[in-house]
Amino acid sequence: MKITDKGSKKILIDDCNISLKDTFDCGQCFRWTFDGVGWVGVVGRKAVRCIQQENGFIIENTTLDEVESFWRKYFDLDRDYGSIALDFEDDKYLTAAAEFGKGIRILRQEPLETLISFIISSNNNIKRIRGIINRFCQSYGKSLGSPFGEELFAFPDTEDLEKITFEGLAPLRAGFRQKYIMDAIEKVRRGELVLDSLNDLSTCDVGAALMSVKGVGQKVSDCILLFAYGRHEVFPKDVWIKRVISDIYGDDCYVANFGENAGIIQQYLFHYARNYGTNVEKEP
DNA sequence: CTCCAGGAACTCC
DNA sequence: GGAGTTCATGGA
Repeated sequence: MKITDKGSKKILIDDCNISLKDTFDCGQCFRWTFDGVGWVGVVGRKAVRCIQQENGFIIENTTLDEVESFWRKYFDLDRDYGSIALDFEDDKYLTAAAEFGKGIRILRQEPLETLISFIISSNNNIKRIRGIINRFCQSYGKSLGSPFGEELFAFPDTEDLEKITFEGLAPLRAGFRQKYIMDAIEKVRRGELVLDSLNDLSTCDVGAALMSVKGVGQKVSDCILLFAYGRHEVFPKDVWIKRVISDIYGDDCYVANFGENAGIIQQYLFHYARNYGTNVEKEP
């Protein structure tokens, strides 16, 4: 991997096998959108556009220092994804899923945004999840101007949470999740849940802290552990993965116990099942 | 019209 | 500990 300053606030990440489309479109995040040129996204208060290159990508509206101090970790640039899922050639479905999703990187996302986003994901579809999150950001997040055309908003931070009421969440049209969002906000506000203090805890203890929030059960907790706390060993089981397990693996559900990279494997399977279904045989 | 979506809370037993 | 029901909203 090679990082080069191309000037005009454009940084090139080269010698890096990543597919921006698969990474941003595989269901792990909800705020990156393709504008015809690149993928526009906001993380924290940073609004950038990522443009796919042949063997890497360019990040626009950032600096070399910011790439080193932030984006390197966000995009998990120091992990070798090429060596994952290579030892399962007798598993045709997983081999196909891993080939299809080989450009995916598990993003290290903001804990608060991931918590609220996956509360919203409960019994919901991705298109509608994105809509609810966007309305949340436009209603309560700080404006970041319009560096790429459309006005962009940060995800609400702890300061923004102060002015939110239960009634004020109604325009999000989040349905029964509205009370769960409010419970998360209140716990964070009161200091009952300090999301940035959980990093040194065991995966089990972080999960327990997350599940103290109403609307956060095992699956939502696993997604937050995987996508915000870097716990790549957890294997979230949503309706798609349950379909993969019942249709492909049956009782032989060894995929859920892959060890340190189970979560990455899970994302390959999820992305593949959503695009191709589970109507494929497992054996070669 | 019914069925479904990156589920969880609740109520039974 | 499991099995079944309910929960808002919007698209297919």
